[in-house]
Formats: sequence, structure tokens, C-alpha cells
Amino acid sequence: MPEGHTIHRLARDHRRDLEGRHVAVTSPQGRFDGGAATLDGRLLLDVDAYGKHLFYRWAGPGHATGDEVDRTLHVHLGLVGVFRRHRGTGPAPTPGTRLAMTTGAVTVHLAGPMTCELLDPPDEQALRARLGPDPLRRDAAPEAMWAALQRRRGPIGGALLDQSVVAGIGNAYRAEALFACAIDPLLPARELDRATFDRLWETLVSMLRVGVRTGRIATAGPDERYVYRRTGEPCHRCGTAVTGSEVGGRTLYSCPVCQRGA
DNA sequence: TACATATGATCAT
DNA sequence: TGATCCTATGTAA
Repeated sequence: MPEGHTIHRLARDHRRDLEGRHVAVTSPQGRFDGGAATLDGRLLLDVDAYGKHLFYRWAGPGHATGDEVDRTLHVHLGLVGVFRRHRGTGPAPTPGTRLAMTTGAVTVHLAGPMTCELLDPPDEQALRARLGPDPLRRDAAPEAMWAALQRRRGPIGGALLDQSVVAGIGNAYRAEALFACAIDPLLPARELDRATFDRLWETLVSMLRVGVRTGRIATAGPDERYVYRRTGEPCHRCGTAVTGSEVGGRTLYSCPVCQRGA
């Protein structure tokens, strides 16, 4: 279930469970043996979420209290990646477990990530520089998203999935936010007016914050969504059947009446 | 047992 | 645009 809310929630949990501790790191599956060996036993300085990316920053080997970041573990869950949290040392990891981190009190297992790699600080900075503003971050600059939309060719529905435009939005939040703001997904991104953009940004901020708090994407009531994966079902607002179409290479769900072009 | 599916992204053509 | 990778789960055969 990985959109930005999931990632920020994981960062919060892993800060609580792992940050400031010396962590035993292994790769049960074997595909991250080298990285795990490098990090094993090191002090975890901090955990940060940016869009759909997780960054774990580690002190150099042998540093008990240092605050100089030596290496960064970069994790991106992709479509199917998942973290599981266990008390103590946890059960035997599933066969696909790429990464296991444990303090003895808490253990986390990571399976199926798109990315699990070590970065040097400059690589991490380069990666972050490619991302648009993350509505969940205090330092988010909505102006950067506005500017990106002005330069953009193509529909707003595609732009919302581009992580260099805005970071952390996936297929579910794009559909829900566009519906909530009554925006036609096919509207050219550069034709979005400023007032509507401001509402869209605020909608993304509030929807993602609810997601972090609840751990799920439920925008229209408990366990209920406006349009996402509701093809053929009635629109909550007008009763028209929700449609699914291909925008930006993924299925875009929308109400053809509530979100019709002006 | 096999296959379809999933809230993602990249690389090749 | 299409193929591909990653893993777990649910349904069909």
C-alpha cells in the first residue's frame, strides 16, 4: 500500500523503534548481503521520508555516539514492497526478505522493495534534488509544484504521478484528490488556474495527513473512497457511474460529470 | 498449480 | 507504448 502516507508512517515507526540504536542488519534472502554487512552493528542516526523514498542514515563503523553521516540506506517499496514489524527478534523471515534490522527489542523485515541500496551523502542529495515538493514535509514548497505545472505538457492527471512534479502521490491519491477538487484529469496541467491549484495542494496535504494517521487511503469516510477502483459504481456526489481510463500509463478513476471539462 | 492483480518506476524500442 | 522487475495474496483450474 505504498504511497507517501505509508512511507512517512514507516519513517515515524522506525524512528521510534530503531533510531539512536546500534542495529543488527542482515539480508536473509542474500540479495543485499554486501550492504547488510557494511551496516551491521552501526549506530542509526536518523530516518527520513521524502515522497516515496526512505533514507536511513548511519554513523561510520565503530562510532558509538558520532553524528557524522557516513552511509545512507535508501529504500523504495515500489508497487509490492512491504515492511513487517515484530517484537523481539521476530519469527523466521519469509524467503523473500531482502533486509532484516533488529535491536533485539524490535525487528523489521523488508520484502519485495524496488530499491534497497547504500548511498553516499552526495548520491542521496542528488536523488532528493530530483523530487518535487512532498506535501507531508514541513519544508515543502508548493511554488515548486506550481512552476513545474507551468512548464508541463500534457494533462494534470499525468503530472500528479510524476515524482519530480510532486513527491509521494500515487494512483489512488491522484484520483481522490482530482475528484475532491472537481478537476478534469485531462485538463492540460498548465491551464490549471491558481485558485484551483491552491485547493489541490491543500487537498493533497490534508488527504496525506489523514493517511499517515490512519494508515489507509480512506477519503470518503471509513474505508470508503470517492472514485479509486470504483469503476461502474455510482459517484457519491451525483450518482453517475465512475469510469476508468488510461492517463499517464495507469488507470485513472473519475466521475465524468463532477469532473467534466469547463 | 497457475494465473491475475496490486497504491511503482525504469529501460528499451 | 511495452516489457520487465520485485513479492504476497486471492481466485480459478
